Amino acid sequence: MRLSKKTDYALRVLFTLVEHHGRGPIPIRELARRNDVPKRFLEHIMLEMKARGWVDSSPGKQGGYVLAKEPARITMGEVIRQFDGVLAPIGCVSVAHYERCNQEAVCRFRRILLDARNYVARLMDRATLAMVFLGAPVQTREVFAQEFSAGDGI
Amino acid sequence: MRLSKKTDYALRVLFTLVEHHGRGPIPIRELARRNDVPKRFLEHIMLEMKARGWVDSSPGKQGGYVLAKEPARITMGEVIRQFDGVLAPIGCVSVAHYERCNQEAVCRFRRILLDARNYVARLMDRATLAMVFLGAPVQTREVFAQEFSAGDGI
DNA sequence: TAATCTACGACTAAATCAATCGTATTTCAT
DNA sequence: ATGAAATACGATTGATTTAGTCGTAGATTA
Ligand code: SF4
Ligand code: SF4
Repeated sequence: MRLSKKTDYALRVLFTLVEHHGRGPIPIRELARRNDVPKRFLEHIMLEMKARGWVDSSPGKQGGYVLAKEPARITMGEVIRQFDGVLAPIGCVSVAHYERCNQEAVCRFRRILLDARNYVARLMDRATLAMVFLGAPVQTREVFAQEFSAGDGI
Repeated sequence: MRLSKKTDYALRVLFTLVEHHGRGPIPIRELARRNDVPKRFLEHIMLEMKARGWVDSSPGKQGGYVLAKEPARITMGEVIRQFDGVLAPIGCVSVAHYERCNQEAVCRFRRILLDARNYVARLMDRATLAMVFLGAPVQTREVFAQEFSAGDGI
């Protein structure tokens, strides 16, 4: 789950938009400056986010981008999957992009990778922009332990 | 923490060597066949593992590779770091390869990535080949919760 | 002494990443 | 009206990484 620059940039900008939520559009120029993102690169990122319905745009003077969904209804998991494609450390433990491996039956360490993927996926899928913005705890590990033993094992 | 093929291949082979520990060398040809790894590619991987002191080799007939350390003294974390370089999802939360980001002071989501890196790093650094081979539980989440609150926070 | 191994550097093809550029189009303040 | 300011979007690129292959040299032993 190595984060690409694109994902990092997208998240930076999203949180800027969350902070400014309800107070009108911000132009790319400003988003790029405040988050230290190359402006021309950011254009593509914003286009992709618009296509996903996370942001909306208005052209012309006074134009720019606004958040199009409630911050509580966008998760970091969605953002990472959008830009990096896959969240799991390897195809054989991915849910969204599962790839069969013919060693699965005899593989000794797949369960460890699955554990990692489960923790990270749960964390990211629970991390809504709203909660993360507020600094709220996203996942208590006790809750995770309980759910885990309830079974999504190997 | 996307696993490269190289790392995956290395782990497959290591567990084969663990299984065969103490019963003489296995030639690359056999390691490659049993684990479905391209043989010529595996040569480089074995060289690197030999340099790290994880395996030892003997040439000639009856030659091949053996494990050079106790399975309890090699962790998956070491293997991943060796071949993928870094375990953390992004430079700003890496311990072994920290990269400063000038947004750190204002970044809203770094703490989430740090949480992910902490869980995965602990998991992998505890996952010795011996324990993983035996199927033993590597990290109870309760223990993790306790340690976490003891503080390696943001 | 020949068969069977490892050792190791050189090379490559393809994919991915991180952008940059040119240009078209829309909007609105004046 | 008009022009400044904004988004829209495809084309292109340069660097890096990935996932290998190939040729050959050298060691070991049945
Ligand atoms: S070897 Fe194990 S971990 Fe690697 S891809 Fe196959 S099943 Fe998954
Ligand atoms: S923006 Fe936040 S998460 Fe991304 S690199 Fe900077 S500090 Fe780390």
